[in-house]
Amino acid sequence: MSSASMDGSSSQKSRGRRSRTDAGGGAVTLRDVAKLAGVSVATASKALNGQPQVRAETRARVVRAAEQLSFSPNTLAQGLITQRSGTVGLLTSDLEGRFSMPILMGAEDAFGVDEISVFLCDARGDNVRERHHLRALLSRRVDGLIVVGARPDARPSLGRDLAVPVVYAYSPSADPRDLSLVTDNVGGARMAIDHLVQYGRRRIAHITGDATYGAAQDRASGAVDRLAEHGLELAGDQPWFGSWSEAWGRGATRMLLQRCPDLDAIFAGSDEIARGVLDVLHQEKLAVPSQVAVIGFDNWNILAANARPPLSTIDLNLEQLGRLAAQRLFAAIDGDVGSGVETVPCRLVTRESTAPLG
Amino acid sequence: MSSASMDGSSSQKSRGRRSRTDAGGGAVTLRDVAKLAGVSVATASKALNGQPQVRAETRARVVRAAEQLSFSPNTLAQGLITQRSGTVGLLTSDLEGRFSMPILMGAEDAFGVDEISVFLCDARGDNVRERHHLRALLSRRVDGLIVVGARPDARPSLGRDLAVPVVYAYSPSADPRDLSLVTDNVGGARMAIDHLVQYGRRRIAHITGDATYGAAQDRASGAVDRLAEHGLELAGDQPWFGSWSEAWGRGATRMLLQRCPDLDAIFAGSDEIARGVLDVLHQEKLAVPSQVAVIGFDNWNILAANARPPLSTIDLNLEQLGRLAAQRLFAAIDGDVGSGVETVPCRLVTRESTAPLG
DNA sequence: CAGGCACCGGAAAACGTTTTCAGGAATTCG
DNA sequence: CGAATTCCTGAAAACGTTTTCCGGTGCCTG
Repeated sequence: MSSASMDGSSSQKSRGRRSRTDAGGGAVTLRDVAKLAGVSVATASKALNGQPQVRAETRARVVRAAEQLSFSPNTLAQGLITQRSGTVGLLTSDLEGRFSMPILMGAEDAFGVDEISVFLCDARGDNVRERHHLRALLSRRVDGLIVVGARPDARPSLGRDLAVPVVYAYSPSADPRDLSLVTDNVGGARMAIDHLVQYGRRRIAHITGDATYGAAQDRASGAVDRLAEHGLELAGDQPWFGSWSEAWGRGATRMLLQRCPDLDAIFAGSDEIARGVLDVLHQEKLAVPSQVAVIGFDNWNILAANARPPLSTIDLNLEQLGRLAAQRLFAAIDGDVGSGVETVPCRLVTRESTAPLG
Repeated sequence: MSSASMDGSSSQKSRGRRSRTDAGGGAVTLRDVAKLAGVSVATASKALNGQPQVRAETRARVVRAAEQLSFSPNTLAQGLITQRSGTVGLLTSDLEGRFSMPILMGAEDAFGVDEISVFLCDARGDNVRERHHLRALLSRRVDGLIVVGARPDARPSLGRDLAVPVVYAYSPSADPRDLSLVTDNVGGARMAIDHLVQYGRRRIAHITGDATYGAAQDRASGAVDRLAEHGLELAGDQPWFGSWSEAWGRGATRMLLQRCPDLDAIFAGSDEIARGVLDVLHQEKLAVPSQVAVIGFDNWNILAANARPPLSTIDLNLEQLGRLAAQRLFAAIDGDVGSGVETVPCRLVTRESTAPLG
């Protein structure tokens, strides 16, 4: 071997040829494998890819050579000719990673590890950064894109002329011709209400976050509607909108206890708010759940599981959403592009902050 | 799932030539640009890459053609010949993304968006999954790797024969010849103590997490040592190890209040623990910070900023750690490989749970 | 024994770039 | 005016694969 080019002496970049038994996925190429196995590159390729037109004995020889050199095929070259990079881009605007991470994990599950790798790009809510990332990803010839928003409201479409399929997760695209996957906030709220009603609660209040969030509206209307179907009304007359914070949870609870001291359950629009609610209930010596039941939303584990008592809540099934996004993306890559908004159901997580009355 | 896929009629692979004004980073290649500009591929390449050997007028023509076709160079092909993929792998085992996300963001900052893209892989603490991801990343010819651990204790090295440089972040590698970047737990603890002492506190207790964590040990010993330098001792005689949970924070605080009712500050080993501490202090009607000051560790925003009162804490500077990791990786890629463990200083975040005594 | 067939392996083109090298035109100099 | 120099452009090789096609065996069949 080594013959090839002894130019190494001069060049400043000492990319010298590796020794024969090069460990690690170094610069060993299919040619090296072929040479060691005593076959041509073409045959080596076919042998390793399980093509039928190669004798078993030959194949074995090639495979042995490959692992002896710990050959690892150059995915870039493969992608160049197959026109598939085997990568997808996950474009998020979610600072905390609260939503992206579970979705990423779901997606990783759905794509096999050795099939697809994921580029993660955080646009940080900045539009120009998003365009930059988009350019970069397209330039890398990703096979598809998953766009994860920071909040469950519609976001501008990336556009319809994009050369690769796109799936929007969590934040739907404003363009209904795109395919979007979102959590079922209405359904989740109904679950929460059903749970409380089933436990004998009748005077249920709802404290939730910023009214400009679609999620807040959906959860509130889901709650109101479902209560109505049970022949009930919201304690405190209306949903209390505010902000997604513990502080608001505390403030709203104090106010609420003034207005209707006889309530027996509070449905909080998020786990953060629920923490604030719990805090004030303790302060006011109201026992949870025996006097007042509390249920949250999101199943943000660090908040919900560590609450006192541990918080019943509605899980968003984000990981499943990620898996689904990946599956839909796969389908789209294979030519089966969908459109519209698809909804992923929530899941009730029962802990100790809710219990049957009496 | 509408129309679209009904192309099945004819060829299954409809890779036809695009129309001239193809928008989106489609299949438009440098050849197309060259043709439109009336030059050769070679010249087009040089023109776009700012090579000096091309006339200004020609360059302009090429550039115009390129943007007219919205040409976007195929990074795979580029990587194939330059031997640089322009990608790095971020290999994490950190489920929640509590540590990975800030580090990822720091790394993204340090790499320019259009220079380097990041593959994010979550091994979920599973060793074989990690090997798989590693294989895949090497196969994709990443230019480097950042390995992010889930806890700040040494982890097994990926090995020294890896063909690409590796930087370990948060969890150091067990092999001292690797380069690792970690947070300064000892220094952070000293900061916390200094802060409390400066505010006139003298009877300071320390409640912290799992004793098997290096972080717990480091923070504890940092606290003890620094107190000693101030001529003080830990209230409650020793650091109280337990678990990284609110529940332990609550339990330990109750116990501590029994043993030394006169303490005037609690240094918690994490923000979670601090939340538990605050909870019990309220319950016992001890005013924070006037009677007892509380300081946490981690600056986990959702916990610290929303506490009542907002929690002073020690920030881990994870984003900076990520930036630094990226810089070190760059250096290593350029041949300047380092080794050993480098420490990133913490930062004191003052909120309302600490204040001068009296 | 000639022709057909199944089987196996190799040569070569292709993917989309970058880079080296050579050559033509225009300019300058002696 | 011829030669040397500078400037620009293009042809071709290279990167590491996959895939198509073709040719050479050896074997069976007529």
